[in-house]
Amino acid sequence: MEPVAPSKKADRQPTSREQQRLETRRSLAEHAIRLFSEQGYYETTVEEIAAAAGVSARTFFLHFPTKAAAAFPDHDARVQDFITRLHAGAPHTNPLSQLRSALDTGFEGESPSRLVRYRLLSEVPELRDEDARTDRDYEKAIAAYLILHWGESIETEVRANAIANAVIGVVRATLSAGGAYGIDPRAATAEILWRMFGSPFDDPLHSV
Amino acid sequence: MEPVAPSKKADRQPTSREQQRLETRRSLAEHAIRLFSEQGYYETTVEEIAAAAGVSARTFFLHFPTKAAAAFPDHDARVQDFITRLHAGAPHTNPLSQLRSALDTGFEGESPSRLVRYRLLSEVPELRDEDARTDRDYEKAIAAYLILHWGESIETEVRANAIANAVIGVVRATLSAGGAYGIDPRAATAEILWRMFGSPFDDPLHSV
DNA sequence: CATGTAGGTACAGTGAGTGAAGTTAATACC
DNA sequence: GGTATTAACTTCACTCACTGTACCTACATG
Repeated sequence: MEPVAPSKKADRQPTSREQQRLETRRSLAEHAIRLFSEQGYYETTVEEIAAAAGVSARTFFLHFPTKAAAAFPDHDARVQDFITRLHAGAPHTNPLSQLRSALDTGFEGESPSRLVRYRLLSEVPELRDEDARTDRDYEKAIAAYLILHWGESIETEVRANAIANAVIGVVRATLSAGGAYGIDPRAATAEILWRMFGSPFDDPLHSV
Repeated sequence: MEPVAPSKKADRQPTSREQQRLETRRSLAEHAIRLFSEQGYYETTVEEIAAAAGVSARTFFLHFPTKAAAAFPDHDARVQDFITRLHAGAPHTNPLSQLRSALDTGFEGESPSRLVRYRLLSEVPELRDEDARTDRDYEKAIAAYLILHWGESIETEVRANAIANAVIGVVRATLSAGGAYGIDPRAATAEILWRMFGSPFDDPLHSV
């Protein structure tokens, strides 16, 4: 949070325009999530969200491509964080170990507002769809990372995608099924992946 | 396709009304898929599809809940078939072996029109969403089957869901990534699942 | 043959999402 | 400092997916 930290693009502070834009976006997302959980997704119109945030309905769509997207405002940032963690390991770390630790630290970033979203998410198809698109971005990131480490070939591509989908599938399942019983998703995910991929998350596919 | 086969409900032949309804539905789906692939999903309106099938637009929505659903008209039947195959094993068959064989025979049912759908599917988010919902139905079926065999408990529920999601994730990945290279999805899926779950697809999770 | 009902139509409406043109105020440029 | 540019936003007009309601008609059934 250093305010004067030099960025990659330029070493200037955020301009008034940029701040204003971010604030509008933040406000739209906040009111969207609040209204969705207070009165229901289908009972909330975009017009209403925009009015609550003090802007016009047209402006909503300058910030979010769909009504559902406003419920996941930090999606891109989260994916970026994950990718950063994924590539943050020591040079010769086993990629699957690295994947596991990237996933582990990922759970710690769960914000409280995300819990609200889970309840909505289980009820509203549009939000489930939106969340599934999120999952696909993680899958792509994982597959790309594995291919980077294993080299490009048809076989590794198929395998990397398979593993990526399987891992995200396990995470999703432990989050939703386990979440209902208060099970720690981190422990459950780790255990199941451990059993599927061996201990300590070593690399059975690469050795072929 | 035995026309006089007795059904569970009654041993009468399909009435004219039932035939008409099925024919309308079939025609709507056929023209929908054709128009989607000929001129694009977004360039095709429901009105157009209905007109091509010779019915009103309102009627379209008496047969399909959304525009996208018309691209997957046999979804429910396919899931039902899969569930039937899943439960068709000998009483004491290893459930994971049974799951594997149910998946194997599933690939054989791939109709040519489904290949058309794959191309569309990779391009149109709405259709991807619809397909993801399909996947979730398979996941539910698999999880329910595993819980049935392993007994109900919090642990088995979480594990069953995790395995179901992982398996469907692998199938999806081999179908899409592998499909692009003409790889046989059956072989690829089997091999990857073999490596993840052991040979011959035995039951590492249950033995705990 | 009378009557219920399934499948369909017509009509009117809501709400998500888009395109285009205009307003205002911050910013860049000289 | 004054002027041109432009980013954020607004207004308006539009398309289209989807829904509720009332109605019609032909098949079905006692």
